[in-house]
Order: sequence, then C-alpha cells, then structure tokens
Amino acid sequence: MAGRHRTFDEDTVLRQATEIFWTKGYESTTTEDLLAAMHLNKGSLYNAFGSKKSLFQRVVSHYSQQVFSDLDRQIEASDQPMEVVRNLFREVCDPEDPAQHLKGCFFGNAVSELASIDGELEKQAIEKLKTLENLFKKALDKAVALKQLAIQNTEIPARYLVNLWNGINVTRRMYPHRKDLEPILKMSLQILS
Amino acid sequence: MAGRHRTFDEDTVLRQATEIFWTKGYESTTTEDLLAAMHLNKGSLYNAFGSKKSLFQRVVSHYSQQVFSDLDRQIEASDQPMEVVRNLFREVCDPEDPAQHLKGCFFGNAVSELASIDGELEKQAIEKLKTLENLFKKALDKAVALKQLAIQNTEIPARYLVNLWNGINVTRRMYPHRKDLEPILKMSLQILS
DNA sequence: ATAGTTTTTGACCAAATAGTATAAAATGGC
DNA sequence: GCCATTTTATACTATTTGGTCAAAAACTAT
Repeated sequence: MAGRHRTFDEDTVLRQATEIFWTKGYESTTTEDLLAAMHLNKGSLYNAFGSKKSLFQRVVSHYSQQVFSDLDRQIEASDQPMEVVRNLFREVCDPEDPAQHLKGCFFGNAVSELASIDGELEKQAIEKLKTLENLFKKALDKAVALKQLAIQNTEIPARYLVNLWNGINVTRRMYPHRKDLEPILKMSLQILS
Repeated sequence: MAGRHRTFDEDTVLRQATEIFWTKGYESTTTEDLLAAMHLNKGSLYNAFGSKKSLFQRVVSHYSQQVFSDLDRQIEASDQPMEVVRNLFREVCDPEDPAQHLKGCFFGNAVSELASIDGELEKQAIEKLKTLENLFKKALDKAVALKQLAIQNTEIPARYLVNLWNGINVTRRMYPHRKDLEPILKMSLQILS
C-alpha cells in the first residue's frame, strides 16, 4: 500500500484511550481528553477510528482480548484453576496501584452507565461480562475434573462468581482498603472451598 | 411569609427528578430532561434548587430518606427481620416493573459514575450505601438477638450483604429475568440461614 | 389599596461538544 | 518522480450544555 505510514502504535493509543474511558466513563470523556491521552491530532483520531463511539468499541474489544486471553491461558496452564480465580479476586482487593479501586471494572462501569444511553454499547459490555463468567465456569469445570471441587452444577457457581465480581468492584469504592475487602471476599469464596 | 406561593409540590418534582437521574445518570441528564420531567420552567428550577448539582444532592437525600426509613420501620416491626432482608433481594430479582432491571441501584450507579467526576457527590452516594449496610446489620443483630441466626460477628455479614446488593444490581442488567437471578440469590443467601 | 416579596415565564448567553474541512508537509510504493 | 496516504495544525460548524436575567404575575402584610 502506498502513502505515508501511521506514525503511532495502535496498541499503545488504544491502551491510552482505555485508561481514560475507564476512569471517566464514556459520556464524560471528551474528544479533547482522548486527543491529549493518545497524543494524536483530531484529524488522525477521526481518520483512524471514525468516531468516539467506534473508538470506544475498539477499546472494549481490545481490552477484553488482552485481559481475557491472559486469564484463559492462566486457567489452562494451572493445575489449581480455582487458585487462579482466587488470585484474580485478591488482586481486586489489594491492587498494586491503589488508584485502581476508584476505577472499578471497566465492563461493569460501562453496563451501568450505558444502559439507558446506548443500548448497543451496553450489549457489548454485557457480552464481555459473560465472557468472564464463561472463564469462571471453565475454571470451575477444571477443578471439578481434577476432583478439587465437589459440586454437581457449575453454571450457577459461575454466575455466583460474576455476581461477586460485579459486587466487589462497586464495594471497593466504598472501602478501598484490603483490610475491609478481604473479609468480604473470604466469606464469599468460602462456599466454594 | 410574603410573596407568591410555589405552584408545584416539592415532593412530587423531586420524585420526578429522581426517576430521570436514576435512569440516565447524573451527567447524561440534561437540564432540559429535568424540566420536562418535572414540568417546570428553567427559572423555577434554578430558583428552587440552585443548580443541577444541588438538585441532585436533594434528590439523593430525599430518595434515601424515603427508602431507608421504610426499610428501617419494616425491620423494627418484623419478628423475622431476615425475612425483610430476603424480601428486599427478592424484589430486586423479580420487580413489579421489569424495567427496574435496567436502572440498577441509584446509589451504586452514582458511585460508579461519579468516582472520577465529582468526589463530593460520590461521597454522598457512598454514605447512602453505608446506611444500607447499617440497616442490614440492624436486621442481622435483631435476628441474632431472637436466636434466629447463630453467628458471632455481624459486621462482616452486613458488608457481605451490601456487596451482594451491589453485585446483584449490576448482574440484573446482564440477566434481567427472575429465573436467572434467583439461583444466584439463593446460593448467596444460603450462607446466612 | 399598595408596597414589598417571591415565583413564574421564556428569552437569552457564553462555553463546550462531537465532528468536518482544509491545506501543507511528510512518507513511502511503484 | 509520481501518486496515494497520513500527519499536523488550525479554523470552522452546528448543536447542546448549564446557567442568568428582566419582567410579569401572584401573593402577604400593613
């Protein structure tokens, strides 16, 4: 293909866009915010991504791919799959960067914000939470197969875990400290041990 | 006091404002939305409530007073206080108006949306979720006193219940059907029976 | 009655919004 | 070197935003 090449790295600018959509939400993020975070000019942004909405869709898709394929790999690699799940929740309760508490879950935020604003975007966020649920189910199934867990049905427990995920990502804003979150988590995971 | 009287009922217009702030969120609700919902002119709105932000604060305060004083009364009146709590959650899973599923929890929504937008409003919403937690604790304490529940500590279980509340109010947007939500709820409340 | 006070009405305003347009410079395949 | 494309930078646009204001209307106290 002829013509000048892109000078920015798509992966990088998408991560930068993710960061600001995540912290400020969809509607409250302005194009100026995005331009500043991504170090692009308006022309480049609109040429490359079309609109704020389609950029957001790219961001959702890009971020989910990152985070879920990693989690999937971890579950497949581990011989203690539920430990992977527990570690995920532990990271939520005690993140490396405490500012994460204010951000909550990107998908959960999107679902809450967009429900009555943009049904299409909401649907896509819901889909991602269901992907997470499926990964929980995968871990549960593997634990059952390995006889590390004695439950008959894994569908409800998987939903129980997404629900826990949804909850803790709101509750962490009420109580952004490990000492407050861990007892809740411990009590919640007890039922699966 | 001299001067023209208000022609609108404050309670009524606050309820109307609640409805639209709840469904659309704080930022996405425009003054025009509010004027239409409250059947007021701009001047009246700003004369009576000062600003969009202070109206929102009034709405938060007004709605919380309504809903929490009612719940408090129920807990005090009941000789099976945990049944009051369970009914609250049952209503969430199977509301009279199914459109409620899309709305989630007013305070939880506010916390999620406003965390990085307006710290003051976020704090007020967090405070209300903590009020709910205190009511859960009150019910738990009463159940313990009545020997209907055999637990030592009620603080963690109360937080477990707010966390369940926060979770189910997001999860209900993923699964806006009783048959999906009830098994999650049953599994979650099992630990307290 | 009338003076004083408050509410209502609807026009008005400045700032911000997402997105477009333009034109020149940069870059690369052919 | 020609052509296609992206980048940069700036200007522009149409709409929407939260909020103000002046004047009319409604009411109370004296």
